[in-house]
Amino acid sequence: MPKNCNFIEKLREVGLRPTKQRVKMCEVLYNREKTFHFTINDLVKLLSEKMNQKISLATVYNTVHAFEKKGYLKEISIDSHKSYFDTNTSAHHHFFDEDTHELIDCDESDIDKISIRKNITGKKINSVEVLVRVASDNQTQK
Amino acid sequence: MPKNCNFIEKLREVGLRPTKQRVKMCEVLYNREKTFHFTINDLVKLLSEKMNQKISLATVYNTVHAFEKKGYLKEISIDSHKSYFDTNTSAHHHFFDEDTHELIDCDESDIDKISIRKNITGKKINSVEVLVRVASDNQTQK
DNA sequence: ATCTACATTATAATAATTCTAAACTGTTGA
DNA sequence: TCAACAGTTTAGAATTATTATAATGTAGAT
Repeated sequence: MPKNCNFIEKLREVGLRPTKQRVKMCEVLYNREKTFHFTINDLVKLLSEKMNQKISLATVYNTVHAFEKKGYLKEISIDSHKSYFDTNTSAHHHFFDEDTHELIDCDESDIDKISIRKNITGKKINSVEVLVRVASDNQTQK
Repeated sequence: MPKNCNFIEKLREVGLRPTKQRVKMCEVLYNREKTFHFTINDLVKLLSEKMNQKISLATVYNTVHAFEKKGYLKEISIDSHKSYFDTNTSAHHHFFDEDTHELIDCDESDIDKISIRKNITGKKINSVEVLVRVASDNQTQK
């Protein structure tokens, strides 16, 4: 989604009612140069601290999930006890920095296309995701 | 870990005190032909239903994490609100059946080795995991 | 302006996991 | 052998992330 675009229109296009809260959330999520990776907690913090918006936690959850269902956001599974979301909804892979718990997009050119030679019979492949876990080079690992 | 081996010895080798509970859990986890994928919930159910062992939930958590730290188990991140564990601790990839929520090992030969061309500077790669999400071919997805 | 379906909200409920503090048990060494 | 201690287990409370509920609010059509 480009910068400073009309979020009201964008929301309408995918069939979501453009409420104040949703528009505000769009601004936080999509008015940025790079794709944004976040947890619900991050987002609530950003909304309240930087934007001075106190949107109910339930609304943040609802809205994030509504965005996800409509393809505005992608959920990434890394940590078993927190959900990460990504404003880059295209198929791509990630680095996960275990020191900072930060998610970083892989450049498309950094990893070859993964070919699955044998699939489970009767099933179709929904997605193929690579997660590269990294950590500081000079400290004892786990 | 081979079948019917002496779990008491095995536990001692990695520096874990071989308590009744730990030995029992080893039997459930490792006395099987194939590698075993499970959630804490699965394991508690197995212990109580099949083995007639009522081990405290806290102990199951503690023990699973102790095993993980010692390299007896590997944690797999798939679902943001449940932890999966794998008795196969070697580097390997997985299919995740979104219909049944079942984890299935990928054969080593089914996926090429993933080469990461550019890593984050100053970080070392801890692991590279591929997750292939599959679902029934003939039903509406999600 | 009014209506209605969808949204938002505060709060309660649930689920997974971790903490706590007391009781228990392998292991070590006298 | 057995006392002593550190590591374990336990039930239950606490915590954290998330979802449900039910009352109130609001966008968009009429």
